[in-house]
Amino acid sequence: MQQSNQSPFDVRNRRLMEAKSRPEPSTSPCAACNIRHLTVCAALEGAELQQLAEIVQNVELEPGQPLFDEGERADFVFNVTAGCVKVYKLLPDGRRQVTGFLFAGDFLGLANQDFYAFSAEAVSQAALCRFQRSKLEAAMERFPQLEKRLLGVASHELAVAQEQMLLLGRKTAKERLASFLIKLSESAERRGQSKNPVRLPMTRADIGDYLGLTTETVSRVMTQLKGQGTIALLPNGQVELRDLEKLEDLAGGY
Amino acid sequence: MQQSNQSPFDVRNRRLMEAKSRPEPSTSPCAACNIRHLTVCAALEGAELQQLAEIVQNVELEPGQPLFDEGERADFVFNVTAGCVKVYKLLPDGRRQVTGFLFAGDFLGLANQDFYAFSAEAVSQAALCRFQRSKLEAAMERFPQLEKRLLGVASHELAVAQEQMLLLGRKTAKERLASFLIKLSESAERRGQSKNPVRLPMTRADIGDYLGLTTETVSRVMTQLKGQGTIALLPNGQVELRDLEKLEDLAGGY
DNA sequence: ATCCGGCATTGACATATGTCAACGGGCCCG
DNA sequence: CGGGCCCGTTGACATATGTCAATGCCGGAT
Repeated sequence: MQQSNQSPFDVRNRRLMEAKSRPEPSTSPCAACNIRHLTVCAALEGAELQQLAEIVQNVELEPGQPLFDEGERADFVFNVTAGCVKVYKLLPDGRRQVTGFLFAGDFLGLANQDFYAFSAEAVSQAALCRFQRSKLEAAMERFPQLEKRLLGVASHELAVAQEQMLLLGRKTAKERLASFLIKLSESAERRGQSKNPVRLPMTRADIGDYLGLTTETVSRVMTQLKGQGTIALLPNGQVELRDLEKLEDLAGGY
Repeated sequence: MQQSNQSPFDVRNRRLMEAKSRPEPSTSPCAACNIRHLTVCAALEGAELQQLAEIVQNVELEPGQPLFDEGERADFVFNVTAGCVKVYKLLPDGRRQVTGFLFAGDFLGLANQDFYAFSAEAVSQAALCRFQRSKLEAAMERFPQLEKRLLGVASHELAVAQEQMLLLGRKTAKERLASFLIKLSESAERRGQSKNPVRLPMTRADIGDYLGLTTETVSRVMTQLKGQGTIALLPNGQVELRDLEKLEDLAGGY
């Protein structure tokens, strides 16, 4: 049901293995980037892209591998180019709140403080572009378009976060699941992936931690939705949205 | 217990009365603004402030008076200069999630879409500086510092929002109240107001809608905290934090 | 001073969701 | 081919919080 390429090392040994990273070949890979239109890099072109390519590094992660932890020095920012990454915060006793799932095109690492305010970890195999914050800030000086675009990204994330607060504070478990499935489906479509049987690369526990529920409740609501014919559970973590109208109704107009 | 200056008109007649607004006198009021250091305007000085002053208008609100509603054209952005404003989202059936309380110095109205993603309404008597979005954007072109500052504001708000998601998704009612009281107290201190008996200008219903609880639960937890000597409820909506350590403990290290 | 209305508090009860525990299935590894 | 592990599902039960309703309090208006 989950992704089958489990990483070969115990994910608890978080710091044993460094994320692979290597400089990009200098033939402006950014210009060739086929998801650039989805990202903040869409703000640039031509020679600017060349300059960007010079400060970017590629990072690849296995499922479960951490990218950084809350409280670390925020020296880098990232762009997800493939796969799925989750960001989350922890309480001292281990309770977890996943604040977002990121996919190809999503920007990661905005922080005005010196330290990350959350942790990030790969859900599936994932690839990211990594920029040294200081260099990106220098690039922003040269290319105001880049800064403008980042402000747009931040504003958008803020709106998304408010939506999620509404979900967490006021929606029932069923409504949360419905909202989640719809948003995931729309997000997949934007990236050119299958919108209707939609794939859930994350575990029930991840979904629960994202929706403020337990894995048991997620599971129960899924079977409930299945029982009433609203969705169907397919192999490989795929979910068919059989009654989209019903789902949208449940989601509460969002 | 609540603020005593109830506005003389029925707040349901939301659109009957326009918010008072008038141009500022041209003697650069921004230069004289005594809370500028708290705001995004701190990014500017001298002649720049003069230019800013030329595009600003003053808005004053009575308690309960709306500033704008979700879905309206987002033609303006604001800076709160006095009082308290709440921003919130509604579900079709009326369930409400307050996504923030804003005080003097707080910026309001970031939106990359053309429409506000939330509603805003005065909690207490409040005053705000209003900027036409188009003019502010023009000003950002001239003063990159302004844009940089806005990006900082947005990043900070994002971190705050993630914190709130953790609260809404994973904290108990008691922990939520504790977190709320501490954050409010710290916020008051930053504005130079009383940090320890801290004043709550908003109703229990507002607090509940902010914390994802009902007013009854807020009330019950308050008396519970009072019963164990952690806080004391004073007249006029003031709350004394008698055992800050205990509160911080409850809040979960945040 | 009195009345009124909104807000806060409290109580009794309902319920959605969490907790604890068992079980099953798929997949990898030996 | 078998064992173990992770993940998902399901069940029985516990409980935090919500719901509904009554009462009380305070401030402002008459």
